[in-house]
Amino acid sequence: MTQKQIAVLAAEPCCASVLAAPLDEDEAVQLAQGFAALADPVRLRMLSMIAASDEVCSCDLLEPLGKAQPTVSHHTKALADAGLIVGEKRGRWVFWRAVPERIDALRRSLTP
Amino acid sequence: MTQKQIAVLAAEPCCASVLAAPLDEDEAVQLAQGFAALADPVRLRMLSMIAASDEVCSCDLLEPLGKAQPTVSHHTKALADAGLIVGEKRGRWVFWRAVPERIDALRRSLTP
DNA sequence: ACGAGTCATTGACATCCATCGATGTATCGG
DNA sequence: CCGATACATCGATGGATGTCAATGACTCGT
Repeated sequence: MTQKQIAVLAAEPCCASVLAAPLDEDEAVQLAQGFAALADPVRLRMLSMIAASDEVCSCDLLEPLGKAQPTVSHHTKALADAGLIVGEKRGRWVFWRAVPERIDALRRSLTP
Repeated sequence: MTQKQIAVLAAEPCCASVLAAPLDEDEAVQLAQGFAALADPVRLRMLSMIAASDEVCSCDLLEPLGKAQPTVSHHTKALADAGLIVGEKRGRWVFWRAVPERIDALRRSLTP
């Protein structure tokens, strides 16, 4: 996990809620970055595939998504920067795993 | 509620889930549009203020957000197009209310 | 050491988007 | 009516973003 990702997680420890109290500026920026990562159909399908399996290799995302390799790499980076997935390089491959805690933090922010 | 908003709701009746099954293209596009509406700090703070009260007038959003009137109008339209808020015009004012069902649909799409 | 496979980065391009001034539309009070 | 208020729309502008070809970096068989 990159320093950037750790910073994001640390800045949003647990419980910023959109629906409960008036959100302050910083909380809004943090949450908006998280939702921005979900605001693309390609990334949503990516996250969907990764979360459905334990581990998914980047090479297994190309064909189902129908996108070029740099595009897939760009989107995995976006999801990783948002802390929603983490990648582990083993040999030639990078295996991606979902980060349920981070996904759950966004989900809880929409909880009444 | 506009025809466009009704169409969105109808196209996503209840249970598209990001984490359960591999998302198909159409579901991904619908969900991405919803999350895109949340992917802006100004709109998140807007939704936060509107959800915290029963009704909020557009004029009461200008000063707390520190944005010009056309900008606020632009964002309320974005949230309304996404079905997250609905507006009712009474006299000179437009009163906005949150749409919990629509917000909840997005929240549930992130539920394991 | 060489070639093939996997992924990241760069650069370029088109598109989308947030923002705001100017203007238009509607409503109310006087 | 007329001026003021609330909101929407238009047009312009600067910045962010999705996409991919080309290239680079790294790993593994042979």
